[in-house]
Amino acid sequence: MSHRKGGLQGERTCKLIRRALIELVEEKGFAEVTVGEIAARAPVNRATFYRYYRDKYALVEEIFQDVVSELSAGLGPTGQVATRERIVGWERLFEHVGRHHRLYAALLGRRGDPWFAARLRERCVELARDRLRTVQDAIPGAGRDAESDDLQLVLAANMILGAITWWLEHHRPRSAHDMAEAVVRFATQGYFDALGIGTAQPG
Amino acid sequence: MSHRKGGLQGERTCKLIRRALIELVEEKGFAEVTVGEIAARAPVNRATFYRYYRDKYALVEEIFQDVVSELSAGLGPTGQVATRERIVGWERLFEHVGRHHRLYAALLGRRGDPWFAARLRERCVELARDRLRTVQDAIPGAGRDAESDDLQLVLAANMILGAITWWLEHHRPRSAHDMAEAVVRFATQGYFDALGIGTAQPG
Amino acid sequence: MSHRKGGLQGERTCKLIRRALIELVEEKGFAEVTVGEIAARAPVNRATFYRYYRDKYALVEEIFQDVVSELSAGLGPTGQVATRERIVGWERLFEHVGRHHRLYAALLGRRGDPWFAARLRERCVELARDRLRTVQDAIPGAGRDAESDDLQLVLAANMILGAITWWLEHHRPRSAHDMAEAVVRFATQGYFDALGIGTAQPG
Amino acid sequence: MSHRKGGLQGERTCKLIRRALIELVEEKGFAEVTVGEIAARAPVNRATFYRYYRDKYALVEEIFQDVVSELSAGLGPTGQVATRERIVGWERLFEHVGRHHRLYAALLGRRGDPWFAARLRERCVELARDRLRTVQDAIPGAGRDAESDDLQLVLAANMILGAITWWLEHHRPRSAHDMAEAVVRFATQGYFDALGIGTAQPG
DNA sequence: ACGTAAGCGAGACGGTACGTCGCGTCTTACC
DNA sequence: GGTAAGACGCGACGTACCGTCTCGCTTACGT
Repeated sequence: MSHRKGGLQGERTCKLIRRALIELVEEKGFAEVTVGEIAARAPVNRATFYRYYRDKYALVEEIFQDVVSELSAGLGPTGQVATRERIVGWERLFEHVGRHHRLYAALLGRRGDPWFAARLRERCVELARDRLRTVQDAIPGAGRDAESDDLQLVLAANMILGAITWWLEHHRPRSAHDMAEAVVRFATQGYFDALGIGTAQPG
Repeated sequence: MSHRKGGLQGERTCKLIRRALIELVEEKGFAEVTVGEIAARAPVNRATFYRYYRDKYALVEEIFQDVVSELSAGLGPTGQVATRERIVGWERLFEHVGRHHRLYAALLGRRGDPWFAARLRERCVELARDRLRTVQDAIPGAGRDAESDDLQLVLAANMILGAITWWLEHHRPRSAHDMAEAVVRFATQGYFDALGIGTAQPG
Repeated sequence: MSHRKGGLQGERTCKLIRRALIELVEEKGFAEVTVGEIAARAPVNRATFYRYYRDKYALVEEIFQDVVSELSAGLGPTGQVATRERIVGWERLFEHVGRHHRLYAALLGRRGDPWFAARLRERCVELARDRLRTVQDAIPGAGRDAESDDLQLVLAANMILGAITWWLEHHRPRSAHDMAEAVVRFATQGYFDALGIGTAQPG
Repeated sequence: MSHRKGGLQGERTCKLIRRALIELVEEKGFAEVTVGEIAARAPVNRATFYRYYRDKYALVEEIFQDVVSELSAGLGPTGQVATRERIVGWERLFEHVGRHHRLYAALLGRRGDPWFAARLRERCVELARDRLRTVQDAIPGAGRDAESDDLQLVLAANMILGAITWWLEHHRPRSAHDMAEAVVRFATQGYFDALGIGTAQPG
């Protein structure tokens, strides 16, 4: 992504390679894809692949970075007014995922790469942390417990990842807006209230 | 898992192999472990490994099954009284994970196997579904929406998995009881209340 | 064939094993036969095979010895009157081979074992040497050149082996008597006379 | 033998491999030679061996083809004048074998490959058939019996093979010319005359 | 515009791991 | 004592990818 911008040809080759990877990951899962297959699909010589990427992980990393950049850009600045009702941020997230649904499905599914999921999770935690900080800064008196905060952020991030995964595995049966709502409901009211059995109690 | 119970020696060999895998997974992650290494570590001939397991996945599958069986047994019958305060079930879960923390850490970490995480997640969903059903059955009038329920269960399961992962990655800085409390708090009060900023609002 | 004569059972087992080998050699050639297959075909446990034979070579060796013993017995004492016309000895050889044609075909064919062919060739040379010595002893004045004799014996033995092989590979299109005649003709008159082109000359 | 002529390196590698095989076959016999050993001796990676040859048989086949080509070329056109005295053809054969004596000894000996011997025998039969045909064509009146001819050719070929084998196993105690003479004597005068005991008679 | 450096295909190569097969030895239990 | 059952170490097999490398061709860039 750096040394190769010089030539048009290199640009083209990288695009071919990336497209090939995505196709193949969709077809058989990241783990099963080999460099040889990517090259054959591109179609490009196997040695050419290695000219641009150290291995298939470097390639997926690049794709991931691009996608995350797009996501970050799409979410806009974090320090916005945040209200319980404003689920716009999450809605945008789901829209973004929906736009790249084949890629996300391939990479997050059970044939996906754990490493990719971890990266995405981290990214979600970061995003959530930014937003939380904004909120916390607005409440001067709030005590902070970094570790505790961290745990809750991780829980939230995992929940959101779970929502995305579920959504993709079920072929997006609901709108991005509905998903965002569901997530927010879970986050604000808790699980049982979200299920409408507020009087019940967990075992 | 079945055909080998005959011989005592076979039993012993399997144990050696399983121990070897766990050690190696802890050291370098599942993906990096090689059948040859497992055999060398056991110590057992590589061919002997193949006498009992088709590949390293079959081996980890067996280990997983055993662990899950132990977990299920440990959780006891599901149809128990469930109160918002009763977090015993989840506490037991964390205790179980803590008991096998090296294995879980190895298999759930980012060097772990996605497939293992998926299996465990499914298992959590099933457990949660059982419990939910018990609760719902106790509330005759409650309307049910299978899909919606499913989503919420998946969210909860992901949250719990996230808690476990976080706990293990940070070398279990809190007690199983505390973790269970944190999880339950998140599930019952939602994310913001759990953070003690009930008045704040998600972006 | 020595330590096992004790039990009837052992006798029986050896017979089964030998029969199995012969069948298999006929079906797929000696080289392709494995101990496991022999055992399975017998049917006998593989370990039992090893109780009696060190490997498949030891087994075929035993079979070979038996066959050669029968052959030697069939040929009778060597010091008989020998005339150019008396081809009875060679006829008996072909009859013997014909009687065991499946075994010989299996072991001498191109899927046979080189080692077996070599053994048989040696045996032929020995037989021929015996006969030659008898003849030579009857001619007191004949000069001897051991090396030269040896070469001619080997040539003769190879020729005979070739005749046997040809006969078997073509499914014995002629009688043993005809074969013996052909061999003797070649041996006594030479190749060109045998072909009826005595005036022609080799290139 | 065809697809690799492109690269110079490939050429070189094949040469190394072939040399290695020949060395090893001389040392321990074809059957005992392992692909791994060939590779180690070349020296070349085992995988590289498989790049060029399916297995050790394919390799020896190629070597054999080359040697036979050289032999055929060396023998020159077949339709030459052939006299009883002209043993030049056979002399050339022995010279050729002598030139490659280590290879032939390795492949024809009792540790050699039966398949190789069979191939060589066939080749000899073909060569002999060509020559015979030339001779027969020169004698219009000669009756022909294809089967009978075939048998005699096979006998001659086996005899020659036997001569070659004997020669090699005894480390070529005589000149190629002497060997050719011995063979021709056997072929033209028959076994007993060749032994100088024309009055004696076979049993 | 055109020579030159790049991008690229082709493919050889060493290397690691795979999963399979067959060997010959051994122990255990049965009859 | 002979046998079945089968575990075990061993070593070779042929295959699949890996990441590196060299070699020419061609092509599109820079001056």
